[in-house]
Amino acid sequence: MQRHTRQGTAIREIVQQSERPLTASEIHRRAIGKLPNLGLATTYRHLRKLESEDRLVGVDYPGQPTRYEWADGEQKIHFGCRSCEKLFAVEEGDDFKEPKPPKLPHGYQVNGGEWILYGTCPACSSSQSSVTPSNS
Amino acid sequence: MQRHTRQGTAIREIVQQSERPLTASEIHRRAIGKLPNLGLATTYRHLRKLESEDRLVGVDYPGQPTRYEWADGEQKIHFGCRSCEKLFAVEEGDDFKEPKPPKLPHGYQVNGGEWILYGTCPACSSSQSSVTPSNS
DNA sequence: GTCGTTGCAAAGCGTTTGCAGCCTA
DNA sequence: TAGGCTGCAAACGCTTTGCAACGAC
Repeated sequence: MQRHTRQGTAIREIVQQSERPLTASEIHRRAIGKLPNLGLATTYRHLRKLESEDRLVGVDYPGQPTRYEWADGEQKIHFGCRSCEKLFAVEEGDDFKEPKPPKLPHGYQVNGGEWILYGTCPACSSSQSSVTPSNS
Repeated sequence: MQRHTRQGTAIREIVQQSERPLTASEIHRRAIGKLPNLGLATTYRHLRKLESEDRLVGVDYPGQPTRYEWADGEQKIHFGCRSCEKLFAVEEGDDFKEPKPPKLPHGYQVNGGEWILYGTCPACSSSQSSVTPSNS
């Protein structure tokens, strides 16, 4: 059975309302604003559950902790900024077309994929010098 | 100054000669065949140095340790098998075309990217039932 | 002989798990 | 009231770092 708790609601809302994918500890830090005693383990437990229900997807930026974003059914391309280290989700329609999966050698059955691009985000490329990595 | 050591040579050769991307501990295990006292930390130090020199690239399969492969200048697409958990590098020309980077919203400067596909590899899809994950 | 490199052990970091108490349904 | 959920602390796996000994040049 599935129970409703304030903790689960808070974590879900934070991910749903976030403007970009967040790490578990970023989510935890934001949730603590509402629920000061919330444990980090509880945050992980909810993220794992939501992910297993396909309501959430984890995005891996190499060398950094997993970021989580709400799964709204739309495939996204992710962009990692090498200056401020933030990860952005770029939605289709903004200004690009999604690639089609390539045809692989015989025997490989594809049922998913992820594309991550690296570079400099608008904020960091406008301010020439690199921005000190910060999370929020 | 850069010194020539047996450890560095062994690690470099193992990655160069591998048929697929390997984790640090797989590389270490293979290297121990030649140099029984080789430390895992030394393996990591060499991998990091080779990566910083762009002679090696790290590939991240979500939820698993980083795999390393030799950077032969050719862009590759990676394929992660969800059954045996191995990671394969598929080279262009085998049977697919590489996608072009999409046009992103104004301000995003792209200088790299990675594409990982998930599914079932030939070995696992021929043997219907899933294969117990094993490393070598 | 110099100083980059090594092996070992310990520390660091993100994530998971064990457990007793709590609280939702 | 039953049993899923919580917070805490300990454990875990991968990776990095401190340090004294080693060995390439």
